[in-house]
Amino acid sequence: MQTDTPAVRRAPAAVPAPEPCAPRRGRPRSEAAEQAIYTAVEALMEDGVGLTDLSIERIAAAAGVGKATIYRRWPNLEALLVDVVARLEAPPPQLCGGSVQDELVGMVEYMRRRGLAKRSRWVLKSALGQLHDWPELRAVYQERVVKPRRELIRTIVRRGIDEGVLRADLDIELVCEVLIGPILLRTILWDDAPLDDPELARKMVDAVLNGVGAAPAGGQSH
Amino acid sequence: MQTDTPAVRRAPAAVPAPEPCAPRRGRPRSEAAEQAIYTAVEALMEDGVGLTDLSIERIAAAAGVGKATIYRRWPNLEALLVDVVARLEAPPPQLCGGSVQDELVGMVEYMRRRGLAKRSRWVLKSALGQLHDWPELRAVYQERVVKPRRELIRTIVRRGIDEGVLRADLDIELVCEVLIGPILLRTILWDDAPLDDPELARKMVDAVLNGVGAAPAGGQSH
DNA sequence: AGTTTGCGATACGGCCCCGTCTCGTATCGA
DNA sequence: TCGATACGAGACGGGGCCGTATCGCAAACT
Repeated sequence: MQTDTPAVRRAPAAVPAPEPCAPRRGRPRSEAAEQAIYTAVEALMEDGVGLTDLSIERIAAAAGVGKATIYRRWPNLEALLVDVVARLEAPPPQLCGGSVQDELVGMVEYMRRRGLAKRSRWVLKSALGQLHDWPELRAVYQERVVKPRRELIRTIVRRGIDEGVLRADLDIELVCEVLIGPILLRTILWDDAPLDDPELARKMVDAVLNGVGAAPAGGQSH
Repeated sequence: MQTDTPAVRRAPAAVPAPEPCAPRRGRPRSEAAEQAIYTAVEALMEDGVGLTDLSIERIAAAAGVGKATIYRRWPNLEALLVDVVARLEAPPPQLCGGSVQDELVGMVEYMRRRGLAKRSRWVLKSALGQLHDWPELRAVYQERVVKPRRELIRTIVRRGIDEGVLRADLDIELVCEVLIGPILLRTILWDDAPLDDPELARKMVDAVLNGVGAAPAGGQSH
């Protein structure tokens, strides 16, 4: 009721929220319940339940929580799912130091590991599917996940071009796509593609840097 | 018409289907009704109705058709939508002759055009997007559309390796992903990436074949 | 002719879900 | 201690859709 900015609000992280206007008089909300709800949604998805098949009642049952406990926090299913997706994508892809090639391998390796985490893999795929006509979800996802990641890799690529490690005659966007496309393909689009080879990132970056074309003479292409 | 092999059957194209076993004795099925159903679904989607929000009753109403007329042709909503989506998909990539490199460019160019069409045709875009969180639908789509396409590119790549045009030391799957990943990224995952450059396919294949790394460097990798 | 099947329409029982509300209980601030 | 608010559980009316089964009529075949 009242205050408690209902739902689609704050990022789940940070924000200790001093609540200046609302001392909240009665029993405080259970952090455990909130956690159980998030966990239940993730568990359901992990079990192969599609976003479409989720419902408030089903989530409440899975979480061992009353429906009212959910409605107290979110106005409807969509708002809840927005928060769920946002939460999943929180971890920062940060990596630093080393050669450009190492940074690229690190980036791809990060994507691989995330893909291996079945939970986030499944949700990622689902969320991406819904992005096309679920504006709110799409906005959150693009803003919190896609944009930073694209910016990060663009930074690495720019450095690579500056240092002469990467070809300067190609469009920078194209280079980014060529580098990141294969691993995204494997983690998001193709369910059955294996991700367990720990050398995968290195191999991919190698293939893309050196090219998949056979060297006309001995060692290298151009 | 023909037998009512109920639904998930034939590809919508071709197949005059002589129907050897069933002369169909009574009134034949109305081709017009079938067309009205397809048209109604597309119209609904064009109006922004999500795949998820479609229902037999809604489609029947929009098509001006009885529910039974739909159930006579498809066993359930899912089967109907599978046919709708399959109908929307562009004709098979189909390309032949020429060098391996040309074939690869042709393949990527096909994907590019398809991406352009997808954007202009709201329906296809929306359908494909939402497909990804409807497991059953997704499976059929994979089987009918994605798998043949993957097989096609695998064939080209195998030929490239045989002819010595492509590196033989890489996993064939990896080569496929590196080749097709970038264009898929642009067409499916990044809605805002430009697709209008007619040279895009050539550039992409060039980048992947020759590598994005600046020439020699220390012979890293293996 | 008579038979058989398809047609649009609509009624039916059943299921699942929504969002609200009410229980009895638990846990906070004052 | 008391009032306020939270909790799990679930009842409740309402709604949408499913898939089947009828209507009465239309259009083909034998």
